[in-house]
Amino acid sequence: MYKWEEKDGHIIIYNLTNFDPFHTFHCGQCFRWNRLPNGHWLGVAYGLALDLEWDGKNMILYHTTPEQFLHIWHPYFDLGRDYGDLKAKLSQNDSVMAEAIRFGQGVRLLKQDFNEVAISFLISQNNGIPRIRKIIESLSAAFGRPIEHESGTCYAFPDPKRLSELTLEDLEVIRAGYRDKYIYRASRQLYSGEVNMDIVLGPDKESSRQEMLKLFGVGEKVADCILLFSGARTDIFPVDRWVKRVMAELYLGHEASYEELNDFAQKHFGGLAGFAQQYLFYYARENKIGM
DNA sequence: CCACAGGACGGCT
DNA sequence: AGCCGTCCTGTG
Repeated sequence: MYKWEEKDGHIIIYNLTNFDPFHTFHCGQCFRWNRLPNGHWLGVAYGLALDLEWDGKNMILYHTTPEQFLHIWHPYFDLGRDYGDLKAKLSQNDSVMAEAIRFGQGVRLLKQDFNEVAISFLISQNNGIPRIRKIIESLSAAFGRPIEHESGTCYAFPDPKRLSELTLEDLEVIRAGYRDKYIYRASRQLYSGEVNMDIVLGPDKESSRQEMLKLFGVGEKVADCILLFSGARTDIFPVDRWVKRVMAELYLGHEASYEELNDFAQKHFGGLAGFAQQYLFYYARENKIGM
């Protein structure tokens, strides 16, 4: 599908299609990528900091080894998936989706760390993106492992053990508001293994969701975000205000409940519902659909 | 000063 | 099962 090589300590992926970091980092799935003054992107994931350059055709991952690329970044950027095929299937007999895909052609579904996604989306509730990013950054800076990088010190997202040791008092510095109690309890639940990952990753969607709902502070919407953005499932359709609006305006013609939208998505998009959600979110938010 | 933001909890009916 | 007041904090 594409060729890659290691060169001077960097990894270069040539002629990568169906990718654009701006699209991928702005479709609501991640919070820890920033644009650098030189146009590169700096992100933190899986305890690593990554300097990424995109020239519209090739992707350069600076200071990365082939091992790291194959074990972490290849799955992270979902490079093994045929997005051309997936787009064709979603676009068939659906002019709305075809347009959304044309607009966000570079969206990819990132495979992110389960615990990080769980805590991050728990924080996201009733909050805007800038504040979500701020809180996650504070949490990492205060309790995560420092990662030295030429553009400054980055901080890894704290691991489950570290999170489970934090007191409510410790958490005050991140200014999460009432969500600190959710972080406190959910972290302990995650570290203790209360969430059965065999069920989460199992074949039955409803069982996966029920398993996520065990976490204190996690409701229907956040449960779906965690399942989709950790790569546990792709047949999930999280509905936030943007998706709600774009569905009402371009598909249904009326405001619909979470359940109705999920039923529609399952029938209409099937196992690709998660990708459909990402294209629709990006399309709706960038074009301010419904505002 | 008030409304509301990429929701969820807990108590009520 | 469904409704609704309440929850921290920042921004407009």
